[in-house]
Amino acid sequence: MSLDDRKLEVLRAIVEDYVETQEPVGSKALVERHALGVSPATVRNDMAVLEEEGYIRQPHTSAGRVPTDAGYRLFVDRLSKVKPLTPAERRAIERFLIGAVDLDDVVHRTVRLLAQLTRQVAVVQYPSLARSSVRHLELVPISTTRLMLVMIADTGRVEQRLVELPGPVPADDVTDLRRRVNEKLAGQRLSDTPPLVQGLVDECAPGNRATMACLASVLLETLVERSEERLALAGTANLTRGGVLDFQGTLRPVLEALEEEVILLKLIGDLEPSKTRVRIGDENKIDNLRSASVVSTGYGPGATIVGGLGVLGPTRMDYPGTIATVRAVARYVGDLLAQN
Amino acid sequence: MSLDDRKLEVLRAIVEDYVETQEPVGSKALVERHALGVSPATVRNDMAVLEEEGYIRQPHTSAGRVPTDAGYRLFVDRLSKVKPLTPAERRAIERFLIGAVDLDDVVHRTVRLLAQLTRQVAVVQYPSLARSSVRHLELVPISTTRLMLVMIADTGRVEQRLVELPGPVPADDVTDLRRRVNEKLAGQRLSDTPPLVQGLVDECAPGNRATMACLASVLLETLVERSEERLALAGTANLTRGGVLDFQGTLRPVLEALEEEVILLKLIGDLEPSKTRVRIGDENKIDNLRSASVVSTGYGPGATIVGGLGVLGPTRMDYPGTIATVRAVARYVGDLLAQN
DNA sequence: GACTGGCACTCTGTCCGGGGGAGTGCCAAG
DNA sequence: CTTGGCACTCCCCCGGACAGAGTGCCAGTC
Repeated sequence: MSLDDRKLEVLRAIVEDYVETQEPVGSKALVERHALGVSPATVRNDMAVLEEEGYIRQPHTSAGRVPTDAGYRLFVDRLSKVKPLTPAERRAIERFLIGAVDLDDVVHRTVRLLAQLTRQVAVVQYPSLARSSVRHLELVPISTTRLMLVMIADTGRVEQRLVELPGPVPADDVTDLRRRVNEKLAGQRLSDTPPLVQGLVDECAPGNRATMACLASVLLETLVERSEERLALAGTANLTRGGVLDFQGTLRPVLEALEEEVILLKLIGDLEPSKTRVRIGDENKIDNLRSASVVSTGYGPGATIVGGLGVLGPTRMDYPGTIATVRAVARYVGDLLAQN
Repeated sequence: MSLDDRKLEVLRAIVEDYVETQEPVGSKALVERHALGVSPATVRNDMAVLEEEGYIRQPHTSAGRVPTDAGYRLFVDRLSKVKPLTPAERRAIERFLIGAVDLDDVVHRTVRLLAQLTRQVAVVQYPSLARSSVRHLELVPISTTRLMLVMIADTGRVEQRLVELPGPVPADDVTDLRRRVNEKLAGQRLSDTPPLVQGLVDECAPGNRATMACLASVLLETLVERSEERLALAGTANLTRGGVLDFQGTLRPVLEALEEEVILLKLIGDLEPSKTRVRIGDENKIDNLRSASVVSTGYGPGATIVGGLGVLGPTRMDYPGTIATVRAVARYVGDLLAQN
């Protein structure tokens, strides 16, 4: 059975009212607030159908209706228009992001901004190493048998590792190593480096072969294998808005999920270009987050995508507004990265 | 009026029982559990005195007693012995910290470990720049008019800043700048650098004077003025243990406070050597944290201190155990840093 | 003088039953 | 297909009663 326009309109009205009031909405209140042009009785019939189809449900007999996950999904896909941001919000974004001094600063400002604008929990992934290129590799002697390896990526990320050398290496050799490593790797995408690193060892003068091998193994580990993703999180206090009503009584499972980087990455890390993804309730496939929704998108300079960002809130959230804000922030951050 | 030994013993028993059961403790239950050698009636008299003195209070008439902040304070100062860690805990600490690949990794592992062992919220401050020395400064050309400045500190911290140059600078000049900057600053404590940086500009060849001035201003900003402290946080989900009972009903204010880096720094950043500090309830001087206690201490290689760490939980916490754990973790982290 | 047993009192938490209210489902009529 | 009417269901709130826990006080004992 398909739903005619009025039933969809009723569903939209239910979602909008419920998001606003946080209370099950009944037929009478609905016609009063929305000028649907029909009587409560008619709306009741429509509601019965919507419930039959699984878009809304009653917490108990003789209560109003509440949208189900499927109801929100339909609302997001077909019934909502993206709200344009207010000029004030645009200004807020610009002001907030101007003046960031380095990548850490950009990420932290972004995540706080996002949390503040959406009044939800915000997550920002640092630019992924897997999607970055090597800008420069630096070797800093710490002692005669120890080097610090610093990799600077074009996305602004900087990774450091301590390298234990098999034996003392004179300063000149370090200079040589530095030159060779940079000649070979600078400008390369990190994902392309492993064979090049191997080449470095093969081409190396026998005297420094052992040192280079050592360096190479750390390089590989840093660049590829252990290319750990980093995250910033903000706005957890926003989970307490709406009292104990959202998240069925306890924040526990939600807070626990937010502590797991792996989970967060799964939530915001799909990174389809210029797509904003909305996951509602069970769609997250994570038990702890059954009553949470996630709005996420990728960001990056220009059209490329280097990382993800998003927000998490109760399924009962203002989707149009949140989607608009997440998109706008992602675009601004992308522009900011493009400048560097 | 001074308190005799038995009254102190009663106070200790009240604190211990309340921490364990989370319920106001009455005179009858107390004598049953603690073999005080006197009758409930006697204990009641002692309790009346303790209440008079402000160490315990009644939530309402005809309820049991609950320790006040002052009661916990007395308990911590005079009535509790530090609990030695179990061998299992020691092993857990070692296993957890072994294999950290860089400073970020050390800090993150530490904060998670601390949260897990104490079952509270854990905070770890990155080694403070103000207490670090410059190990190496690196200048990486990004374009002809842009440099990336990377500072590596002896504590393992790495800071990066983009420097916009007044005009194009050839590669040889960059090499020269790099050498001069390192000769002057490497090995210096960050707090001692400002006059040296000024000297750098004065001594510079006129041709590169403008470039150096530019670099100098970024250096100063990075090294001193904006020497931002960084933090890691974990275990917020632990706030929900004990249900809604701790934190008088809402986590809101606590979560809000935890979002403010400034507040967190104030909480864990006192850094007296080898002292573990306990702040109970109002002693935090932060309204949002009236019902929270903080146990914190400094850490660093050897006897020096480079940063703070600690945990935050309900005033009703296991002080002896928490203090022991915080101390032990700080010591292990210090040892780990000393190795690098 | 300190401790103890006994007793009356107070207050909380909980359970129970009833009334008001909101909202529904159904039906018959337009 | 829509509408007004009506009976029904279920939640929420309120007040009262009750059991339980714990106290404060007092008089008696060592």
